[in-house]
Amino acid sequence: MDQPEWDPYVRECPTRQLLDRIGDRWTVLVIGSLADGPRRFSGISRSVQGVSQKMLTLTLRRLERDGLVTRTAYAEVPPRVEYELTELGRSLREPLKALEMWAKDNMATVLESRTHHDEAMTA
Amino acid sequence: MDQPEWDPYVRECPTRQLLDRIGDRWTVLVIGSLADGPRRFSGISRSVQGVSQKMLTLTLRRLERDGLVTRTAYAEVPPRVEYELTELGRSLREPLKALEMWAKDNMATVLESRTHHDEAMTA
DNA sequence: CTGAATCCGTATCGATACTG
DNA sequence: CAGTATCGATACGGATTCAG
Repeated sequence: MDQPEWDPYVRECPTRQLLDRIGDRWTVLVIGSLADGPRRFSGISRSVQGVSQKMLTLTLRRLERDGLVTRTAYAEVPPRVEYELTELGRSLREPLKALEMWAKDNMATVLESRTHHDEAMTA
Repeated sequence: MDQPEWDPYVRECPTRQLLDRIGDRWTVLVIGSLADGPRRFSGISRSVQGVSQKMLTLTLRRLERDGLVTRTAYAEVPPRVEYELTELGRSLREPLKALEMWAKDNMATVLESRTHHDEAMTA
């Protein structure tokens, strides 16, 4: 149980990489897309609008490497590949969902703040 | 109260920008650094190890524009500037803290997963 | 369908030097 | 102390093309 004392406030702490990963443009959305169960590549692609094949592949590979997602390829024609959250991946759902909720709940306020701020600058 | 139906899964939804902002390298740490109360520029700088002046300034400006942080400059010599979370900013503390906790709790597992994955690749 | 590989513009970020 | 300004590397990410 004894874990090293990870501290993202320290320079080269690996947790920073982890925060970075979580924070990239697509990770949050992809994990959200897998939240309700396994999904195929094309399904995720449709769900996360605007993601390119390249970035989706890359994101999934990283998630796989980090043990958050499993990849299962079925030997069929045409190919079918399913991605699924691991237990670890599922444990990330809740904090990420909270973030998504916060973004939704406060988007209007933030937008308003930006407008005011920009007007004050111009004036 | 009726808010538009923000949906980060849709292409040009502003919530994506918000998630991007939250997800950048420094935002999470800076907000964490301000979680316990107001702090000066240099204080934040020391707390968030490795952040450059440029990036700290940029991050604070963005947070200010988004209404998450207030900036108060005192007309003294030498100058003193304090940053403080707004109510909105404070509402972000909890979800971000959860994320930070997750990163700490699972860093070891992720590191292990990476090692296994990379070994499997080499083999 | 599920990718891998390539090209390439751009945004990001760090380092450095300078200012009030 | 608290910034601003500038330069340069490089990582990110989009579009396109090709393949199993």
